[in-house]
Amino acid sequence: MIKTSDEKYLRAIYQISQAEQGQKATISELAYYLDLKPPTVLERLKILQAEKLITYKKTSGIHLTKSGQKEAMNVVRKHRIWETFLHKVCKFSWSEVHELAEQLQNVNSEKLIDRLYTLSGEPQFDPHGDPIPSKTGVLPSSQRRPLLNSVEGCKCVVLGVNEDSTDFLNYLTELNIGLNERLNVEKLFSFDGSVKVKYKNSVTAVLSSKVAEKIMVTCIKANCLCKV
Amino acid sequence: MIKTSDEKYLRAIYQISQAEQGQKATISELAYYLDLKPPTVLERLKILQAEKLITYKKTSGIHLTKSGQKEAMNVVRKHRIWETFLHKVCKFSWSEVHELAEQLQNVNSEKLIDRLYTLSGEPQFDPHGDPIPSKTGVLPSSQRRPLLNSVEGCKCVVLGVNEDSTDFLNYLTELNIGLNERLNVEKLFSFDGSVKVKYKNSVTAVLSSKVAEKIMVTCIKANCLCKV
DNA sequence: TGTATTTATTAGGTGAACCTAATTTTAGTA
DNA sequence: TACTAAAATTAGGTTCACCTAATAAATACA
Ligand SMILES: [Mn+2]
Ligand SMILES: [Mn+2]
Ligand SMILES: [Mn+2]
Ligand SMILES: [Mn+2]
Repeated sequence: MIKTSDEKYLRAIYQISQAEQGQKATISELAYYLDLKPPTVLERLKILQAEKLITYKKTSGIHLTKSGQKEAMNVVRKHRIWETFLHKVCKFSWSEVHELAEQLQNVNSEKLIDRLYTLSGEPQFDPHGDPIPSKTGVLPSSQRRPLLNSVEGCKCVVLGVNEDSTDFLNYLTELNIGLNERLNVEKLFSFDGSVKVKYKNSVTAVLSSKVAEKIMVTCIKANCLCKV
Repeated sequence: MIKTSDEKYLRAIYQISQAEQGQKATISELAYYLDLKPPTVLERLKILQAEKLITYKKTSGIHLTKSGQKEAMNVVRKHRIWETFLHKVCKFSWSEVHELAEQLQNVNSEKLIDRLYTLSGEPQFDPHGDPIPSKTGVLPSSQRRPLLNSVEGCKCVVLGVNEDSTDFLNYLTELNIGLNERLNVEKLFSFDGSVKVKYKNSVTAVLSSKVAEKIMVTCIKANCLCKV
């Protein structure tokens, strides 16, 4: 039986592996992500390994096994469905849902998750644009890239964000940028990578590269020259 | 700051004190209720006492302080609102909601509770007929007594149950007895206290005293002779 | 290639929440 | 009242999830 706190680790490992496509997840990253110290994490990894949920070698890093992957997708599913429910049904803002979902995601009832999903209208993406896995762990796919990779003149639409911290999301909300917002990339400042965008017809904002990196978009025009 | 597990204790103490009006709550009862051993409970009571949430002396038993009472009512509120939400909005049966609510009640967000309550239609009573405290800890009152105290010929209506175990509730569901069911008390068997009732026009059932004791009703006719 | 820095690992705790077994206190009853 | 049964308490664990400090290994880079 998977414990609540196994789930925290598995989701964290999944998120980290996702974030840095292909590269290996390390103990210190995991410790940082979970707000724990490396020895604590190492200790726990040994247990997860004994439970055959992950493999770990200092050389190759941390990897989810088949069953670890399955469990991870399940927690991700729960987390994203809670976020969706909180946003769509309970009318919480997209910056409030993550923290609450962290508390709620470890409740154990598949039936409950199913009902919440139905009540939310069964969307494919959560309030941050992240894909909601199916029960079998399959993710709906969507073509997306960081706003940072745009070329000048590109017209794109916001599909999601790569971070769900309250601060970051509140910042975007302040700027009036949300999911499905159309952005015109007016100028790229190569010296610091910041990006000037225009949206809602007349509003403009200069976004730092740190921010532009975390806003995921897709080009509207075909044959756009942006890097994918 | 009140911890999750403080809340478990406070709710348990509240429930026990309620159940046995006036009588003192003891360590062994609490241990039994929480499925713990007496030394564990004693140890914890000392902490709760240091936090000024309860008073405890072996002579006078366990009592909630003012602030303990306040916290207890708050957990009770959370628990009952979750039960109500699960039943009314998520369509869980009254026998399923208690266990789930136990997991959910320790999520910390007053705002969430408020929204759930709104979504549920702000009823005064939960799916077991238990009163939902207001934010200030005030309980809506209702006149009720155990079915067991009926006199023969009494017509009464079910307002609630005194136990929320799955088994008990499933048993009632099996008999087709739910909240607001009208019961005609046809016969009392004094040798074992069981009660024969007729309802839904033609259905009859003989309920053991143990069951009749836990079904809370109110008489329909004025001047009924039933004990209150 | 050698040294400095970062990362991982080991060793040895702590505190919380539980437990059992033994003892003492209290309460119920012959 | 004296004895017995039940309840409370004390003493002394165990396990779990965390920690710090010290050491070893890996990596970066001059
Ligand atoms: Mn999230
Ligand atoms: Mn999300
Ligand atoms: Mn309940
Ligand atoms: Mn209830």
